[in-house]
Amino acid sequence: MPDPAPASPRAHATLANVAERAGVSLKTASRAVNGERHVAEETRNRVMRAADDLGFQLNGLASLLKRGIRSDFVGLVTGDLANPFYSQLAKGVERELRTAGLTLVVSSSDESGARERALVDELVARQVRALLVVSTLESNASLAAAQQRGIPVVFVDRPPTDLAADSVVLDNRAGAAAAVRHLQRHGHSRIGFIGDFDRLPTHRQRLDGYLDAVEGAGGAGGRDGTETRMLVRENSHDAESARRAATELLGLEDPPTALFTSNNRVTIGALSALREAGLTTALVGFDDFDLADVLGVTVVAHDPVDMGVRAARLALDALAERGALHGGERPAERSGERPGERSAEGSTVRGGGTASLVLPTTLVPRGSGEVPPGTSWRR
Amino acid sequence: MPDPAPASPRAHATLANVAERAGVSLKTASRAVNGERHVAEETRNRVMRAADDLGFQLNGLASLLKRGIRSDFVGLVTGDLANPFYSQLAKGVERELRTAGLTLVVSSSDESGARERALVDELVARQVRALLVVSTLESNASLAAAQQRGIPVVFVDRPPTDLAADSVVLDNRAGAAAAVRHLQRHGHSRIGFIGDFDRLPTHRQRLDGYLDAVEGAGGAGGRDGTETRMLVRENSHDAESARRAATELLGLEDPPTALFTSNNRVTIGALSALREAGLTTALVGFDDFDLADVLGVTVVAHDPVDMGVRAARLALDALAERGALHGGERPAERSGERPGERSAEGSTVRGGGTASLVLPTTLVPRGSGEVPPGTSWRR
DNA sequence: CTGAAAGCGCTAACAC
DNA sequence: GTGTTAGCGCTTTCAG
Repeated sequence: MPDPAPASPRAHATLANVAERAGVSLKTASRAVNGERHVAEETRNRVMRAADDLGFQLNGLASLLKRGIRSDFVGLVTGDLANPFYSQLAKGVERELRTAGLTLVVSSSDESGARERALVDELVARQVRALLVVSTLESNASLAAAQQRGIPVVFVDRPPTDLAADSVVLDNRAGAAAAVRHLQRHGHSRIGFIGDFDRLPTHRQRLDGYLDAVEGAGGAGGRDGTETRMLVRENSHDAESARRAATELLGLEDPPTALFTSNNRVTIGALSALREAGLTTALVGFDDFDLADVLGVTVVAHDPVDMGVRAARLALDALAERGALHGGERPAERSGERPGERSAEGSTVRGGGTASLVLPTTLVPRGSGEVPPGTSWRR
Repeated sequence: MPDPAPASPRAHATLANVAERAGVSLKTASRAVNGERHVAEETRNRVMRAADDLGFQLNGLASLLKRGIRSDFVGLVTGDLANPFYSQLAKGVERELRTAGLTLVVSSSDESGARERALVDELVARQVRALLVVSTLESNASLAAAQQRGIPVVFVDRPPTDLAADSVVLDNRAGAAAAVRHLQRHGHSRIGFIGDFDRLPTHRQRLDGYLDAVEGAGGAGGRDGTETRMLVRENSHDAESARRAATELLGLEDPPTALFTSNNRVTIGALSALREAGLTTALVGFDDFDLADVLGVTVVAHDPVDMGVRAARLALDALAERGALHGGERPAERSGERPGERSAEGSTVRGGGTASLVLPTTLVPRGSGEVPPGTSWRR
């Protein structure tokens, strides 16, 4: 350490400081630090040393600002990261975004509309390039505003209500109906339904699928039938409340011989109730989950990671369309999936400039859904 | 463009544009848009309308730059978001960060050292304020660099190797030993161990705990005993390879009468193997998991969400210490947990300016760990 | 290969 | 209440 003072520990060093210390111009320092060419090896070393001495760190904000880039972040708002469905979704989104050099920012709304609104506003203020949302809102004012500000918005898992925006959702109705028909095929006619918040579109669609199947079988007096109503329980958002709902159903005078549980947490709650009651009532659940195979639980499966990938791709497409993708962001390849096309799985419908992807589900028989009434499926 | 034209759809409108359109100065427009006081109601409305017309969106980057703030993001690098342990961790981190007005950026290293390094570098370039890492690296050069750049680094779940940094880890050794002793107390002396990658410190510590207990019981020739070695399987990072390892152990001439599985995925794999083999070998797993209660699986439990909260708090503390926390970022309250203190759970050791939190685990008996050799724990 | 000047979009001081 | 003047830290012309 000859002349140059040890280093200023506090104050954030700027490129100007580095340049001065290295005895070069600002621009040269910039070139060196950014690894550009046309810098003499020796000069570069001198600059780098100065940078290290000062604990210099390039201010990416200033850099982006100057280059006219707003940010490289994409926001994802989900209900609760601890729910495997959401975390798998996040994984898929992250993976796909990264191929385009973008970075994922996550936040949980805890299924609160107010929180969701706040998060969206905050993300917009933070300059996210696109927004992926598992929306819990009936009205999407904040999102509409974001859209108007030129930020692509993609609805995941739940469709937009009063907004024209890209979306990726499951074929909930068909999946649920398939599950119920499967049970019917195995001799069940009194099938209980346990579902999430009744305001959620996914829930409503799954309930509709359930009703489709029940009605189709001429069962229980149709959609308004009191008998059917008796077997339907809604608003179980966590395993615990689902457990209670299941216990209630199983305790009826004339209990259902089978259960259709409308999502992963509900399924877990119902399994817990069955165990407590010492019952082995037939069961099919929506969403696959860890240990479903070990337990032998039949489910309506789908791939949340893939869903995330597709949602992210939609956002990237939208960004590409408005020419908002910079370097390293695969521009060509992107044009593969175009309006009106039909991908290997699911169908894309593009209308008014927005794409709606509907992903199919698969029924995976594992035992719990293939037993006739009064039979045990546990090993 | 004479009078207010419809609105320029493309070009990103700047505050200057808005000001011009509203016929006010730049500063006034700024004040209006930012909701500051001292702006006439009428003026404000005029500005807001102009902003809406132009689809104006405040450039947060420029705003931050001007205010001398580098960003409001904190990075979290984990192995795989789809692993419930990591996603619960992320949930805790996000929750705590939000109390300080900071936003979480997540990224998955897929347990690859190279990827981790790249992610860290990228996050640093993106100006994150702090970095939380579940590091898969033996050497932490990138992280050291980040630290030197003034970015607080917190190691989560796995301690730093050659770096002085804050950390939050579990008491793996004690937890594992407790699990094994629990099995011993119920009559088991041949206890199998199935673990993750042998390079992971968590794995090594859990193995050490296992060996502590086995040795303590004078069992199997100690740490180097061939008999013990026979019952130890390492490098099962996913459920599938754990299933294979378990199958192998159970197929030994003289199979173990109990299994200690060293993390959630391993436990799931082992359960799968047990089911396939039609066995009900006693078992205790490290990490709690959904359905463990339904299945009656005894586990060494801990709270990943809490771990995330604590890790985030450590980062916030570090930020506060260097006076790097702005408005809305609870400065006072923060000073509660100080060096050398002992919190309700776990102990904090502060040395050389870094804090090391070691969180305790709890053994939760649910049946699978409380049966003597040769007995079934399944209902 | 290197440098001087200009300015990205915004906000903080101070005027008025 | 409102406007004017600087300048955050960096990169980009365009000269040397």
